[in-house]
Amino acid sequence: MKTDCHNCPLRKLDLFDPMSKDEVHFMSKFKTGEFVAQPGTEILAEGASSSQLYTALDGMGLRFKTLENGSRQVVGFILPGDFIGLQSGVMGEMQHSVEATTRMTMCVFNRSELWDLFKYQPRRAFDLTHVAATEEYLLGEALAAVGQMDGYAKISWVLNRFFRRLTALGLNENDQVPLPYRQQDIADAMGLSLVHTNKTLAKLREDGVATWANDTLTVHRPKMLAENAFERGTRLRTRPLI
Amino acid sequence: MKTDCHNCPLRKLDLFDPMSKDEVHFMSKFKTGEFVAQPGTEILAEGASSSQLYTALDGMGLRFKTLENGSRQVVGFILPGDFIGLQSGVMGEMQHSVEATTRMTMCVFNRSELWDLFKYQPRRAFDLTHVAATEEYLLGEALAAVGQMDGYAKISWVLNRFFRRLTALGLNENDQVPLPYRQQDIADAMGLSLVHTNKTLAKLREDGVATWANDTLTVHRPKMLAENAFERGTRLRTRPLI
DNA sequence: TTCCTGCTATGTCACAGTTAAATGCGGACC
DNA sequence: GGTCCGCATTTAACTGTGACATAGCAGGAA
Repeated sequence: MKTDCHNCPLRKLDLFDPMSKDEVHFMSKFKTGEFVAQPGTEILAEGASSSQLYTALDGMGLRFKTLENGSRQVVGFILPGDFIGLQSGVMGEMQHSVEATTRMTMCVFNRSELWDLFKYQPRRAFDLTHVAATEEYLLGEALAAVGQMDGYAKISWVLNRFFRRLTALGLNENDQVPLPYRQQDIADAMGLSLVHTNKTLAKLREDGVATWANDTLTVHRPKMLAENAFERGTRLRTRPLI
Repeated sequence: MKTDCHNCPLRKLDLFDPMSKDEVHFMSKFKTGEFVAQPGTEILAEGASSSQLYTALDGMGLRFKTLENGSRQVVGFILPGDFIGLQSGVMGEMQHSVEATTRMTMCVFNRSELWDLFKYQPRRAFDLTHVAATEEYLLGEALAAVGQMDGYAKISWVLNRFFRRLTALGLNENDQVPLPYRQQDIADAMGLSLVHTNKTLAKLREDGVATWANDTLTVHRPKMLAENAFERGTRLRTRPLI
């Protein structure tokens, strides 16, 4: 049951830049298939080279690095529309692992055809560079949060980030968004211990700012959450969809 | 005193991927000038759009973000060969500020000609995406260090990272490399306080692993420093020069 | 129905790291 | 030569966070 690029549900969202007919046509040829990954599936492995690149169509996942001391740093959360495997595509080797958290459906592209994209579709190549720069920006934001905030601000920051991203994906119903991750995932993203993350989430709940339970994040006070996280403005920037 | 691309001193280094005659020729046309920045100069500002992009030819600088609470997160250290302003070039707006730490000489490119590079030089466009992916990788590494290491490992990690990068740039003389940054810069990169950074540097000196004084980093025990930082392998990957 | 596993929740204590303040030193400027 | 500034260093007091232990709950498997 392949999702036709011409009928891609993500393209309808304001979050993603519009695509020309020519670009859509090229992408429908560039796309070689769909891949459905079950929860826990390792989609890409750190240090490995992959012949496939992906766009997440549905479902959620994680990007993480494993340190030599065994600890895990989550370097990103994959949501619909995210591109997966760029590092393998241009550097030849993934610098982080990717794992499905829920059942995920992904559009599949062959790495061997990436060069054709650069040769024949400079606008798409430019968009790919834009996606890479966006990833860099998101990592910079995360580094700033992890490096300069205390636990309460960190948890506020990550929940606020999820809330905004999931809202922009049209997944917000009455200030509730799906959040199927574990507390350990958030802890490993923010550089906190599991216990401290749990206690901080309890504090946010007790303060009436946000509640995370049963794979659902409910934000009672969006402005307060954003302020706790030292977030300027509310607007997420649009970005290209690959 | 313009540096001719055909005689670029950086191109001689093994750290950078070779360039074809056609690529060098294109770059010498793409380059519009040289810019010399004095220490303290703000080269690019967070939130601003710039009409220029740069490659650092000589000298060192910083990339940083400022949080609403006034704290500063250093998100990168600029060394010769680093590309500056990619986010402005593809996203339209810088997500971090760039400041010169020493006197810096930079090759200047016009952002308006970036599109030509994508249209007429797909190999260079591919290299630019590679550079973006490399920045993403470096930020992921930094996030892992800041998020998962204690103070001693963090300082070891950043000094080891400098030692390797500066050695690859041919700046290592008897296990000594120039390091003209302040302790506050390192503290803001690793998410530590200035006092704790100072104490940790003292501990490394006392352990006979590394000494940083008079803008010079001396690594007495490179393997020990790398082990403290949980760094696998010794080899830095080559990358394209823009 | 029972047992096991994974995840969430809570309490207590120790300490790595922060904050505030003071001192020393070297270089630039008058 | 004296003064001022920026940076490095040190000390003391404090606290946010980690480590450890324990308990509860829900869902899946036997």
